[in-house]
Amino acid sequence: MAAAITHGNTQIIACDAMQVYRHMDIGTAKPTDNDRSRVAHHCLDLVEPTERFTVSEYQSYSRQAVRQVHASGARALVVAGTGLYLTALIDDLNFPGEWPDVRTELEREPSVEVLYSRLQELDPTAARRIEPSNRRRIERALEVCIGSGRPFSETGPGTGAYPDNGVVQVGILWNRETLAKRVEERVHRMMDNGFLNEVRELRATGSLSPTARQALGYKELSEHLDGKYSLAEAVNAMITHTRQFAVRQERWFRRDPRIRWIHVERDPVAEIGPILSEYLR
RNA sequence: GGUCGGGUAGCUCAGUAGGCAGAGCAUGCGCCUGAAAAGCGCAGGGUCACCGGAUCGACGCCGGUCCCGACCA
Repeated sequence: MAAAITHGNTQIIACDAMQVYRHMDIGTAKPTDNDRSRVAHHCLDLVEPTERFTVSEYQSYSRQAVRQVHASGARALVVAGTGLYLTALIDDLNFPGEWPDVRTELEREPSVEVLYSRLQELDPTAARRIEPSNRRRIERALEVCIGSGRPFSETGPGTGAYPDNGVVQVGILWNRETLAKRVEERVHRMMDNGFLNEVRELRATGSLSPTARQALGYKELSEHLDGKYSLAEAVNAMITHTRQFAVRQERWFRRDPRIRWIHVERDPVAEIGPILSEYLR
């Protein structure tokens, strides 16, 4: 927000797998109406929490948003968020398609070993890149091999390719101790702002999509409402899981050599501002 | 004061007819093409409460001390 305001003529593209869901506001720390009236935001509130939404949809929504911003003569500032979604937006990630019937059949197979040896036959290259215990990725690779009749590994270079794309990428890094403290404070703030109530209302409107259901905090508080554990336990779990996620985000982005890192000590706005100005000149 | 149970990794706990210890979680690191706030892998970490004894050898056996819990008085 501060960067967008300082620079002027800048619009924000949210790159966040959970902020795309309407009514999930407090727990996703979604920009408020006030924020949005000060700086135009895109890619927020795209679907109902009960609807299925994937990277692929995000790719088309976000690319269109960027085109729109550029067409209006403004600068697009993408704020991430979700590593895979950012890759889908700024790099050439092409999704090979979906074959639900094949998927269903694969899900029926009880043994990962069987699935893995099948992948070794159909696509040895993909098999080498995927760990034999990672059922999720094995299933998807097989789905594509069987469905398309072509090896999954021929889809493209994947998320590990970092071509020049003209995007200026800036990463914000906190030391772990401060990060942990900020996560904890943020979780408590969300609770004070009525997070539990938001989850209650969400549950009342219907069953959430598989993705929305797993959102940090929503999951833990929902389990608390099911009586699985106390509120204090749910909040503690939320803190731990959020901290782990923040570190996982850091690890995802750390690999990208195109990112310029800013180590923040205390005041993000004051410390990031000047450096950003230099990069965005 | 007595009896019984317990004191093992940061946390919760396994364990060994005596041969220098393990799991889950946490932590660190890595992977990642349609669930990605998801999914998966690897690693570090312990004078086994303390002191003494018998034994080639003790976390394990014997004696004592200290702490925690339950019950009894």
